Amino acid sequence: MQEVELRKGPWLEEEDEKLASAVAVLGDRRWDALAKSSGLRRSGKSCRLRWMNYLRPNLKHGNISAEEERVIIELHTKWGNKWSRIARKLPGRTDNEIKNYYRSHLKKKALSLEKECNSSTMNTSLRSECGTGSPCSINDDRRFLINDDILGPSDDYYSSDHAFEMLSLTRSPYETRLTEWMSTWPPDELYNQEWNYDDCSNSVWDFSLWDGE
DNA sequence: AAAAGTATCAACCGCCTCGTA
DNA sequence: CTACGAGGCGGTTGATACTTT
Repeated sequence: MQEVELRKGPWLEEEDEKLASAVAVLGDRRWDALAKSSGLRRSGKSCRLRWMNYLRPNLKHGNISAEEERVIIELHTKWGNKWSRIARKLPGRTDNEIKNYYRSHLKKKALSLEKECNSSTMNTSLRSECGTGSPCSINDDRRFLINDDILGPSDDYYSSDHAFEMLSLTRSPYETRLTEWMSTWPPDELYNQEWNYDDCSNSVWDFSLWDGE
């Protein structure tokens, strides 16, 4: 049997359509079988990635909001580079998107915060809020992440307004709604609830929040 | 206006885990 | 129990867009 050479690189619109049709019929499992039977000259892995990161329903394309950014920061502080785990807490966002966003936006922000934290001109009270009063020690990906003294106890979303201010973030109307909505949750529920797009109708996530702007 | 530098993000790679035969 | 394949995950790459010089 001659192997069909698999395509790589950016997906064409036509391929997206084929993939979406195949998933509609076969479901989003058994990617290798789906890739073959759909006629796509793509690997199952490639199909899965395209579907998960771009085509599947309820994905929220576009800018990460300040509130989402805040959640990313907090969860990264708590869990490190567990992007898929973090993504499950952000409706409509993918692990890849969060990973990219963190690397391109937040890491930089963190480094500048560290620099500020370690600078000799930094006022004493701010430094004391950073931690023990001594310069930040940042050794790995988790380093930047601002310890719990800034962000508040890691299990408590609602005590993080201070960190939000320190990072110079602002809230959009959506973010305000989301914050208000999240504030109605008991803290445990926030961390225990995971977004599952298969189960949107039963999910605690309220997708109507996204549509208000 | 053009070249160089930087940022962004889609997609790939390779490893790991888990289910199944 | 073991081997194997599929899926999931995090790290990395490379093309393109954007910004700076």
